[in-house]
Amino acid sequence: MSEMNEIKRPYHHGDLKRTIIETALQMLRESEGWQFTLREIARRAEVSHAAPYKHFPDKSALLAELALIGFDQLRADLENSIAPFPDSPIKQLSSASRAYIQFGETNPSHYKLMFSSDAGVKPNQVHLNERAMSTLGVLLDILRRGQIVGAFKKKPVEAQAAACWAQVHGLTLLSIDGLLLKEKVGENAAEAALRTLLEGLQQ
Amino acid sequence: MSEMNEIKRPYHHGDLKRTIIETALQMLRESEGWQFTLREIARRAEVSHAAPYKHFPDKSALLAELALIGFDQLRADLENSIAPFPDSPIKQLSSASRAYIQFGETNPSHYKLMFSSDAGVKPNQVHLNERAMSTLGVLLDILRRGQIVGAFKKKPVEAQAAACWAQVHGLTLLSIDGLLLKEKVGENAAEAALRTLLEGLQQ
DNA sequence: AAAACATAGTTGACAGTGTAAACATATGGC
DNA sequence: GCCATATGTTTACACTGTCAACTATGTTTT
Repeated sequence: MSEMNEIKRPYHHGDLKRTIIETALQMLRESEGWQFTLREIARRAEVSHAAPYKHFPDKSALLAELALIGFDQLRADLENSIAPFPDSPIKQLSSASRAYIQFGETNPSHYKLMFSSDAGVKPNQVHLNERAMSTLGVLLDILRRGQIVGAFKKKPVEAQAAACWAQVHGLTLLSIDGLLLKEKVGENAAEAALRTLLEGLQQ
Repeated sequence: MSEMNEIKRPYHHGDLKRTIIETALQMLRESEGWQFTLREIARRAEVSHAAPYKHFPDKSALLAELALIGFDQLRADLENSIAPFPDSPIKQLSSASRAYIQFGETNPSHYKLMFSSDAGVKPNQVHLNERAMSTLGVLLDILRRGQIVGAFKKKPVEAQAAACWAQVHGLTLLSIDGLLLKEKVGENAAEAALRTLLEGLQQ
């Protein structure tokens, strides 16, 4: 009688790993930080609380995977943002900066997680950093071509990249933490800050 | 017999609150993040596991207090760093920047905690932000006097402050997370990045 | 000084967590 | 068809934050 109403889920979920990741991403969006529990994820996936351990050795492994996904998304966002301006490194730089900050503001927990080697994420930090570094690649390209075209000062691009990255990283985090208040820092602080940096880069 | 060897600690610890804070600061130094447990703190203080609750309503309250202490220390460091250069805003700015980054590198977990509104710290966020903001005051003073003396461009100081803060905040965190690698970003990336920003500020 | 109260400790309990081990079921290659 | 393997489940453990009930000490009031 009753078993007619019940949808008989098969013993095997079929795509648990993806489901776990998507659920985790969802929970990252829902609340601040990454205090979500593996057991809650399992509950939402309607699976026993230990099932996730067949796909991730421990919670920090899942967090690391989420971080990697974040870096991939961020790089994609950056590349999309610069595509419309193939001939203007300056426009590319400011467009990418805006896209970067927006990514952080749209996915605050995720962004913070990406840079949290502590708070639970320790494994394959090297690998993770490599992927993070590839984000830097987008920036380096812009600066290199900017120097060739004569838009930027001819100084070591790596140093310029560090300056740019630090600037957007800092702005993003300050914004996420609600520290760029109008009263304290003026209207549109991020834009103004980026302009200031740009003036230091341009020749 | 045996009680002769035992030092009879009084029932009341006498200074538990301070001890808790100091132990927590110690544990913040010892390991990454703030996953230390209240119970471990109680153990080290040789006190029962619930005793800390007589001084802090919950763990996040303790974390908030630690964050406040961090901001006080940071501001003190900054003020000390600029004292030797009363007549050179430019020297002040670069000295303060160095001091700021050094604070973060010396106390990585503590620094990250200060900016972690998530991860457990939610209460009196307003109050916390106010204290954070007062750090910004040091920066604003430097920039204001720099403009008067003619060292910096005459633009809204708030925007300049945002640029500077974002820059050092970003550099500090990138450095803490080990992302300012020589191979990727050149020798002494932080110094170079600061110079770049300074060139955008100077007239 | 005695009594009453407030403060700062202790003990014991609870629900919830991450994680491990032992067991169960489905699936794909022989 | 059969078995190894991958993927689930159950059970169990040590530990956590937090609460409630209790107790010792210090302080204030009478």
